[in-house]
Amino acid sequence: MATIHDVAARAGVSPATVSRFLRGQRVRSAEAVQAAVDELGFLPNIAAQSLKSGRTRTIGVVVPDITNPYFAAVVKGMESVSRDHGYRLLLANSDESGAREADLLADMARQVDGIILAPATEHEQTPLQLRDSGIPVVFIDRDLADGESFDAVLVDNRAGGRLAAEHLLALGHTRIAMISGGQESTPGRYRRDGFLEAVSAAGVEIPPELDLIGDFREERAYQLTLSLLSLAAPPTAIFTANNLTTLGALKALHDMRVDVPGQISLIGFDDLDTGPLLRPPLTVVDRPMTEQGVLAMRLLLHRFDDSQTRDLPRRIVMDIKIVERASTAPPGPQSPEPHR
Amino acid sequence: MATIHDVAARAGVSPATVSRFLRGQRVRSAEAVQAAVDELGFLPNIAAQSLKSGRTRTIGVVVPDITNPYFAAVVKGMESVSRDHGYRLLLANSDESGAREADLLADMARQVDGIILAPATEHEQTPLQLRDSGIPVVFIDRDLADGESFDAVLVDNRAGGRLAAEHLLALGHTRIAMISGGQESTPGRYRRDGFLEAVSAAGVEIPPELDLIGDFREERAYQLTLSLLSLAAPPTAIFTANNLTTLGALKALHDMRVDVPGQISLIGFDDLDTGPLLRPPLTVVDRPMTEQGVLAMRLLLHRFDDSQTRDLPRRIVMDIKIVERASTAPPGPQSPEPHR
DNA sequence: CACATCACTGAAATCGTTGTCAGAGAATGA
DNA sequence: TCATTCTCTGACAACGATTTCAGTGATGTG
Repeated sequence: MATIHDVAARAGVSPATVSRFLRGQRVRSAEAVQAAVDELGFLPNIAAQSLKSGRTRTIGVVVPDITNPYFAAVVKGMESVSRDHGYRLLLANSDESGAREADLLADMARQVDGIILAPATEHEQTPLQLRDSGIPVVFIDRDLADGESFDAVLVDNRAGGRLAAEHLLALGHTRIAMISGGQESTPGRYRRDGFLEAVSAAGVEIPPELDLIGDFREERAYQLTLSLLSLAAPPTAIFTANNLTTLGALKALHDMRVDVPGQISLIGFDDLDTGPLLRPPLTVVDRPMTEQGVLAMRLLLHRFDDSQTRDLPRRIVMDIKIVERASTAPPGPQSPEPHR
Repeated sequence: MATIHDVAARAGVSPATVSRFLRGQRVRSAEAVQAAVDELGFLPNIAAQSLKSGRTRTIGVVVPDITNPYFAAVVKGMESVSRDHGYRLLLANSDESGAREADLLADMARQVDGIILAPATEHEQTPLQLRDSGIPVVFIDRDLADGESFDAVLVDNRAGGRLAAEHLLALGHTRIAMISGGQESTPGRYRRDGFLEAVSAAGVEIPPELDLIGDFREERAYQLTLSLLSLAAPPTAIFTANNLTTLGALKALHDMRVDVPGQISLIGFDDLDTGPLLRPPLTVVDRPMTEQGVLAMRLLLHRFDDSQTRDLPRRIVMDIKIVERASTAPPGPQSPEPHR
């Protein structure tokens, strides 16, 4: 509760001198001031500092869901670099809702120096307003439809979708299902686009009943997988658009006692900590996680002090690769029995 | 960038009137003010509000590691409640380091209204100082050695340890290993205490080479499990102290091609999203996660407005239970071959 | 010795908001 | 009609820090 005035009084100097001492300037009464600070346990009032300086040393982070291991890892990466630079993290979940996200951003606008955002949909208006009002915004994982003018750390989702498709095609699958994420987000759309591209390039056709649109969540993927199994002619392979979707699909396959990959192969997008320990060990399209957070935070911090590059957006696209484990195999002789 | 003065000027009233309007008081020029607010896109400067009011409407949350699914779920629960009450979340990871935690708390002290903390060790001083300086602190998951005077949301870790031990004993195991967490934290200590209590109550002895102290992290658990397997007489069952530890142990068992539960049974503490999908599906001691976060946040918010109960600490101890899946079984005839 | 230079200092203004206070009109009652 | 309430108003002073500005005294130079 001690203020800079209390410290000044105790040290017998003016508040201005204490302030100067605290920010490292040379001061005649250094020892006395230091002593007063220690004795009173003085800590500066951040609100007052922010008000005066116009900088909060706080970064706003908005992700769809912190319990998604991908975003947890990303946030961890961000925090490790932000702390080293004296910045704090204000965290919020958008729950994949554009409306909630808009609220969050509006709320953050006046209390953070910059924002890192995984936009819920690719048609958000708020980031544009934010940038217009002078708050740097960096996208992570997801982009706006016309986001090329923003800083961003992304992966080539289209290539990821292609990779998954080519892997399954190479194994000999032709009846392949995909459970996509929401098509209003760039990863949802591009992963599907890449997948469909590669498949049709190979002359394979995906009928509508195998081209399912989910929402990146486990529950919906579970239901959609069930619907796939109830088909007269179920697929011999499934590609799921993210880690949660993969889990939902795998749970449904387990519950229905489908042998993976004997009856159906499964390839997911995004690895899991437990990926190698699952039944079966998962084949996935993998990408850096923590490192994406690190890079996004660096990008943002650059914006703060680097006035040269102020105008050119920096867009980092990270490498993506396939981790082959045991959930994919050539299509087996016995296709799964349809359930009603 | 618009301030309350700009709004006032545009609406032809004084800043005081705008302020009153914004906080819901009746004002003659309501429509004009509202119009000015809309046209200028006015958002209040939080720093100025905090400075004046002394309240930041921000909650500090310090957890050891947000990538631990348990803490991710807890934080999610907290956020859902805090947002409904207009509070924001400042998040930081202590990385299980008491020193780092102290830094974080000192930094937060002047910029949050309250703190929710999973203390890295049970001997922290900082929470006491914080409370003395008037900042409410709620513990989650972990406690201080003498923390009875703090609000807290906990589980009965001792009972959890006992439950695990009794489960293994009932299956007929007598050569049981435990991989504990750090003994400087209450969960680390109590889970082990409960385990040892139950085991010795059954007349079974745990030799030192089976009573291993880890650090709640995956890597260390992996190493300790390997050391267990290299014993002349390896255990027939292992109890691991948290989710990460369980993963480490399971990875080691897989890598060494040990059949679970054929050769060694494994029971963990804390469930995982992927628990049912693992090889084998994990038997675990389970407890509420998101709900603990919800309750902790409610406790903290109570402290803010509920002046009656200001003095009585509220301590919530949540139920804990065993989820039996397939990673535990009676000890088999073939004990694992020792590795060098 | 006079004067310029230097290193440091405190008073005061400021950031944007809220709360206090005295006062201005309008509404009520006698 | 006048007095009394009542509701709403703007001026102004905070909140706690930083920064500018005009010193002040000590040191260096001719």
